[in-house]
Amino acid sequence: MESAYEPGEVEEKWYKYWVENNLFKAKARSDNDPYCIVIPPPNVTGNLHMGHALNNTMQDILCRHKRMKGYNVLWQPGTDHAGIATQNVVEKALAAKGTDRHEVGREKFIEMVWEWRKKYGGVIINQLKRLGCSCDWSRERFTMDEGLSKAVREVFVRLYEEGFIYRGDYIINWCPRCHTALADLEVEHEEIEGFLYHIRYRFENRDGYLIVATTRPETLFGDTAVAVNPDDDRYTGLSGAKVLLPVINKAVPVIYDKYVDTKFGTGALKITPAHDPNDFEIGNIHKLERIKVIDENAIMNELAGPYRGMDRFECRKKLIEDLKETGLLEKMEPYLHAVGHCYRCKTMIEPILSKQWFIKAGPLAEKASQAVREGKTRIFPNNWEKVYFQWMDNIKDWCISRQIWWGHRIPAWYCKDCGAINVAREKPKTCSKCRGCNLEQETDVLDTWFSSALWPFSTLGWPDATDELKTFYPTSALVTGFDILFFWVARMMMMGMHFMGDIPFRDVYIHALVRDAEGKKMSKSKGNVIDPLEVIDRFGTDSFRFTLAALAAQGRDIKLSEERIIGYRHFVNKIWNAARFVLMNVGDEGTVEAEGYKRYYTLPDRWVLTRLGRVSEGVSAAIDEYRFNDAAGLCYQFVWHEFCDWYLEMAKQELYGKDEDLKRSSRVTVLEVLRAILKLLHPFIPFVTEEIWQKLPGTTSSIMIAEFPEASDFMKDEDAIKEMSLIMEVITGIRNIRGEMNISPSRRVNIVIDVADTKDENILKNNLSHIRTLAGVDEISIVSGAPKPDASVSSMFGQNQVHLLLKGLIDFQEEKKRLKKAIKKIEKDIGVSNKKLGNKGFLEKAPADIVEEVRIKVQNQSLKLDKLYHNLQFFETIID
RNA sequence: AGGCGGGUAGCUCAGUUGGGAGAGCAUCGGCCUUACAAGCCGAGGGUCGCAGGUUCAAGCCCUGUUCCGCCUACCA
Repeated sequence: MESAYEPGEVEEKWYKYWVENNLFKAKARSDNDPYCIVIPPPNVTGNLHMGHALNNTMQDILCRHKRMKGYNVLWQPGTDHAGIATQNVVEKALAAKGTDRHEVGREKFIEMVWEWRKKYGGVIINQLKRLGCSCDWSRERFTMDEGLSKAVREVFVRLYEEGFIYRGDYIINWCPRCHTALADLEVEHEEIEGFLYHIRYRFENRDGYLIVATTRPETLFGDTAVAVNPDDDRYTGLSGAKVLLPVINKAVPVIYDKYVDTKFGTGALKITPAHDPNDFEIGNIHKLERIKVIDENAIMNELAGPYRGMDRFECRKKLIEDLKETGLLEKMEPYLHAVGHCYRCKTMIEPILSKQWFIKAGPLAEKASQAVREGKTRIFPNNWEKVYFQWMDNIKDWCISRQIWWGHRIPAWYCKDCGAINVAREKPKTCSKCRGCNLEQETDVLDTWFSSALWPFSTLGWPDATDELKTFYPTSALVTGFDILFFWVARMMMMGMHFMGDIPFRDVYIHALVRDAEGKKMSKSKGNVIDPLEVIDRFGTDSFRFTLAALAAQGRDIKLSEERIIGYRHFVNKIWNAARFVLMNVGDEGTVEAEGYKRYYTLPDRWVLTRLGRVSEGVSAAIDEYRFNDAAGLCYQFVWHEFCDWYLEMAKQELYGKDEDLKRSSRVTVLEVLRAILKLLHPFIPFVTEEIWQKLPGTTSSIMIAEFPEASDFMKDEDAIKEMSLIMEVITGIRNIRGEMNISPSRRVNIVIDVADTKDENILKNNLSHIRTLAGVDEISIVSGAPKPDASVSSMFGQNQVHLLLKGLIDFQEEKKRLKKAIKKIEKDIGVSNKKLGNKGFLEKAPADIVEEVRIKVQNQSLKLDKLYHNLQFFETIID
């Protein structure tokens, strides 16, 4: 083995091995308990970013862990057709060739998108493989697959027949660049510095004018009323009055409506039902005409008079100039307000009147909400449940039609003869109303999220009754980012409850965002993006994955930096070297029992095995509760600071020793522990663990299918924990003194141990050689109650004392300083405790065991203090 | 406007039902001790955002306050 771990080839080799040996494959039927995660399908257009890396690392940890625990695991992979995003990509390619989709035609265009998908759609899948993801690739799905499309049509038809889907004219969010309607969720609000324009609307048949305040003067051509509050003293007696719209001088009525806020602006509100959602509502109440003045390209139409053909912003600018000239602009004040932008292309949204398809979401949300309230689905961390409820309880209807070409075309056919709408799973031959044959399919496609809402059951074969559905639905866990809690999780809950009659997943784990080292969101424009693939190339997948896991504290964003990754690469390398050491020392050893040798358990053996049991338990518990950082931290601490720092160092005694029986036994234990460590770590760092695993004697198959360590696999010896800590304490005590006294590590010292009782004495006597080796000690004598030796420096451990004989080696002044420091600390401690014990309230109200604990502590501390004072006095007399 | 999350060591963060504040990294000192200098041994470092309150006891519970971040919302 090399002295440093090199990830490159190793990763490729083992990934191939796992796939070739079908280790990722799930069984449609099995006696083993099922465990299933559906991947949040990445966009086909996507490239692996940090969010994906974190998200999928977590899923892989869960899946590998459960697989090793014996579950029949299905990690269902696939990609999303990402309507708008994908269409944009192909349109861009067309634009580069000087043409566009309209020139190409719908059919040909869709063909081109499929071709693009075939060519580039696999990119992100391959990137997931580099991350080590153990998805069952034989089951990969795509939202535009025939099967999933069938599910989409089935759902649409049923929702329509049940009255959940309707079509109608409403104000929707229109993206003039993407040329499509968007759902409310797909609009991002951004604070913009604009103006509040105060504009004079002259009265038609009398003098004077009303002043309206608006941020969007260009819509005034579509005004069909001006509303004021009936309680507003300024505007009494205007019933039946009309005002003239500026420039075009069209007369519109003044109406009274309580909706108008008297304190805002001038208290007079222009009403544009075709371009504002609130105005639309008011317009409905007052039966106002809806006049569109901005077209689908955000260009002013013929109703905008002289501004016809201008872009909406250009029109605003020109109009304001003109109003200034004609004296109709009262004033304009700077005004900060939230303006909607398209979440795909960031273009400013135009609220526009349009005929679209909607889902009545209320009743569906109710069931979805209930499922979480009843605890059928649990959301981790559970504060997200509140967010979920808040959304679900205030849900609005969902606009599902999109005016693009790439997507699931709505299965509705309009009869050109009678105008009837025919909604059907397949194209009907005749109109259901008039029997005519002149049918034309709806040109709109469905919102991409419509099909992803079905993902947990459509990927398992629904609407057919498959074994997969029976085995894996409801799925076990969903791992995702909070940014798509509403977009995706909420909608899967709604669809799952409605169509499967059951929750889509038992647990939802919501993870945080990966940010840069300063805590800033990574973005291309800021240039602070860390590319996961670059990280993998430079540091290896394992280091990267372990970093993500170690930093993934629930509810907190991850601040990722190269430094951290390097730190965990050191850890991977540490494991590598520990394994190297073990392999150098165990040879081809099998098991002792098989060869008829006796197994011995030294104190370090008993200790490390007991600790291993506890750690194994802790790791599984942490993974089950999605505390990835705790799980990683436990492994890190145990492997590095217990196994490497203490256990291996102590095991060298047997491994390097001459006693063949002890040596063989020790080899077995060392191997046993190493194997368990590799298994514990495998879900986090799959590649290096497999690489080492395959080098271990006796390995016959992949670590992927080895059994995950459990507490019951190892001895539970509480005495070993206590005994070992005594030994560790004395060694640390000696090292401490050496460090503070600046005694070179190569310089051996002699010590005297003053023991308090025979129990400790026996433990020490049995482990003298460890003290010698690990603390750099030569001669040891054990006494009881003897005076402190000359020229010695002392340290306490438990009730015992160790004296280092340092004649001619130490600086007395230094030692006095050290002692005084120790005394100060212990006196402070005793002070606090005594204050408690002197407090009547504490003695009376605190639990008895707590009080007793403090009493014992004071006793022990006082004893130590005495000894420290004694030692200090000793030095003072020597110096004097 | 409402809601949520967070302020703990220089940095990043743990801190499970209230019972003497921890880790990793960084810093400093000493070591090439035959797995590992991507290493080993040791050390320093905190008024737990601020102010009150409850309690025998508060990083933890309550109230107020301030700063940062995020989400939701139709105030033109």
